[in-house]
Amino acid sequence: MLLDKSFFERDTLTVAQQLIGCHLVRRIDDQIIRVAITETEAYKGSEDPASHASRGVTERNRLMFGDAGIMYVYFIYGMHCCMNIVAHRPNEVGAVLLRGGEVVEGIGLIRANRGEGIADHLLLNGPGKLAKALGINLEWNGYDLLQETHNSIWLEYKEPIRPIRSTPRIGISKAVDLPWRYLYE
DNA sequence: TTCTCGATATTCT
DNA sequence: GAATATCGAGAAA
Repeated sequence: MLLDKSFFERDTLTVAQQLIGCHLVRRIDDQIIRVAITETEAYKGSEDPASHASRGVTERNRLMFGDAGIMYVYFIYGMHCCMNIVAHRPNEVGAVLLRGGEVVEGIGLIRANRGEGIADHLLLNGPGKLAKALGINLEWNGYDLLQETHNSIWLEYKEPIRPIRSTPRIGISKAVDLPWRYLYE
């Protein structure tokens, strides 16, 4: 089942949790990469000090203030892209960072994007790695995941296959006590 | 296994 | 000019 707008127009924390287990599918020409999402983080509201949105609208973060279901991709540490999905209640602010996944289909294409000789469990265990494995770069910023023609990337709902837990978020220095990271036990 | 550290560019102060 | 929603290599253990 494809995820629709009502899925993303909910509380950012709820969406982050519900995305665990869902399949992220990428089509390149006639080849398919299918990844099960295993780790997410919520960046909710303009008052979350760890969020890009905490200092108001800027050229980079403006999508977080806009429609839910849009991809928000940003460049970080001079070399990596991170892939988010805008998700929040109407007229609110927030996005979910996709931090990790496991391969369901398309291992060959993933290795081609990530480099040969990488152990399976290291292919998708980080936001920069996930984006690179799927061939996601800054050109994807603003892509509408809800559009009718799901030609190149889309999301399908799946039940989680294991219990989910929450922990503090990774790589931040502010609001480190908020347990807004979700992943499998 | 856990750690430290350098690379690198965009964004914001 | 400083910080950053990271990664991988290499050392220590």
